[in-house]
Amino acid sequence: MTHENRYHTHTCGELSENNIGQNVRVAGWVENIRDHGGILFLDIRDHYGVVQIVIHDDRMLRDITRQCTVTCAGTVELRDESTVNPKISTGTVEIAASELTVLGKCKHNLPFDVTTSTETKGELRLMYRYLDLRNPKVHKNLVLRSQVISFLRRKMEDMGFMEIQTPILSVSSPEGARDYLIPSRKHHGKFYALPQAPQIFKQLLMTSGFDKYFQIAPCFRDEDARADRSPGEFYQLDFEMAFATQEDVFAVAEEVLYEAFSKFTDKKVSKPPFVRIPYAESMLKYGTDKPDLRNPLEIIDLSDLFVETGFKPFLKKTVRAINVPGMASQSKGFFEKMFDYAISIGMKGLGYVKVMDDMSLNGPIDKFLSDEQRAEIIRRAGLKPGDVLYFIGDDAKNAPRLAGQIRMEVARRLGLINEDEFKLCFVVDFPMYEIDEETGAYAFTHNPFSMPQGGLEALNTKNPDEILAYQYDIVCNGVELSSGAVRNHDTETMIRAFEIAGYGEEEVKEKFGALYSAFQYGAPPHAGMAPGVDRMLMLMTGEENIREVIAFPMNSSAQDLMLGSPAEVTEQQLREVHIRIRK
RNA sequence: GGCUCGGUAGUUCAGUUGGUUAGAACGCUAGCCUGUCACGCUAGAGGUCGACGGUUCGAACCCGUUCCGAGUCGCCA
Repeated sequence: MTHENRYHTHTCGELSENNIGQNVRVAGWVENIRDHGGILFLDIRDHYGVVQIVIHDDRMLRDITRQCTVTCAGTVELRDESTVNPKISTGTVEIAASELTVLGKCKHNLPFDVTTSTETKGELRLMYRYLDLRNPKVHKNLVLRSQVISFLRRKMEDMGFMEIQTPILSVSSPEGARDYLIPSRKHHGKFYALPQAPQIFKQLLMTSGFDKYFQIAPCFRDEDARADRSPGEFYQLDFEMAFATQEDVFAVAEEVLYEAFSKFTDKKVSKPPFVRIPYAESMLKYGTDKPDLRNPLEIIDLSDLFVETGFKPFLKKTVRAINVPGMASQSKGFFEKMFDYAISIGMKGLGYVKVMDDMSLNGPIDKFLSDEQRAEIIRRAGLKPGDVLYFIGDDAKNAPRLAGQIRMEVARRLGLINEDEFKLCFVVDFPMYEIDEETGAYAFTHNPFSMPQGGLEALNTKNPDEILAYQYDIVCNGVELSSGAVRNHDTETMIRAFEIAGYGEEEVKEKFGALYSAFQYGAPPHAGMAPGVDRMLMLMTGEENIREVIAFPMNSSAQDLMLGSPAEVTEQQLREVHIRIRK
């Protein structure tokens, strides 16, 4: 497969015992030099692998430094059994060098050691990302990325989807994340915006009769980064289907994701159909809308038992509890560490009771419980001797979240989470509206284009906070891979849905004109989702930071440290786009 | 924007209650070494302790301000 030329006849990774006796030439980077005096070894690495070069004349080493590029000619020889290196694929052979030439010199003082670059400060790695990417592990992540994207594309095509490119220079949308804006030269004072997602375009494509659309789509959002959220830009496997239901979308997601995770990892993957968990149930049982189902612990609600209580912190609060089976035997230090964690996430304390052999309860909370409460708690939590029940009391907004964090922390500390599997689920039935804390008005919880369950009738008859949407997320091991929805394709329902959120008909026409207009000319019911490609790769590689699966990521302040973006531009450029910078 | 943690040699880190000349490992330079693969051995170079100000006889260490980084909350329909 190697194109033979003056630099190489073989790649470093492909040499094996089949090449013994052949005169070959390889090219690559000098990864390591081991000089024993009289005999020297070089490790040469290219994209495909690494091979050992043996040299007996140290004059050949002139100008050779680590990380310079070389071409090396020599004879492939079998290694003595005692000198085989099982760690590398070419470990049974080596090249006895007859000629060694530097192709690209390398300064002696590298900013960091390439072979251990992943342990270097992120800032420095990003500044010299081209060096960091030489690290085999980092390199491998990008190879996997390429393979996964290729697989996703083929798989979607096999399932009858077609890829269509949608514009990158688009228009600012009033809802959702902050937009990246691009000033227009020809239109004074006007701006393009980079798409947060191809949402509107894909819905218009459905209206145009393209039955199944997909795109490995770049998305741009000017929001702050997280370990699992790339600042600025990221990629989604965006897809949409016409005349389709929620279950049709799920079937596609299940097939693609199950196959992708199975093909590219050795871990156990949830078999379709993935569990469907209603949003309300997820918030109660797992304390989050992105549950990690590898964690066997579940949260229960005990609020009704603390409507009247002598324990002031729980009085009339939302009280959640987690039964941790068999935890009573843990050391005092363990409980203290859990307490410290609780404080670190903003809790005032962390109450618990241990279940004794006679089923009496022992712990700080116990003395505030009546016999009836005790019996009811034992029943609801299914307590057995040796169990520990943690209590989390806070306001209705924070209690579920805090309980969710305690649930994960205690499971991590006890090693209850099986790292060798991918547990996927759909979280369904998201509420359509929530009350905005600042304004007190109803606002869309998620996506204003989702179809409310029950349609127009529900909008007209139900209390807005009781209305659910055909809105769903797909979650893997506690990571939100994607959200999606059955879209609202009916203009009458759309107007009413926006009306509840405080938008007039004219406003909808103005802000979502194309969609509103298109839906007046025969729109198909349609639905879709858009799993995040970067997050998928993060899960597959087991990386804890999304940058590890992106070739040239920005830092957490959305800067490219290597090229120096964002950057100032010339006065001339600014004038052309009619912008003046206020000093 | 809030909170938490961090910034000491090229890199990763240690640095006692504030006390002599700020250390280690890796890397680098020089020398030795014929089978290593994290080679080994000897020697050497390499530091504005993020910056500024303060307290003190004396500050890497204490205090204040500020810059930078990571994580997190807000935010991400």
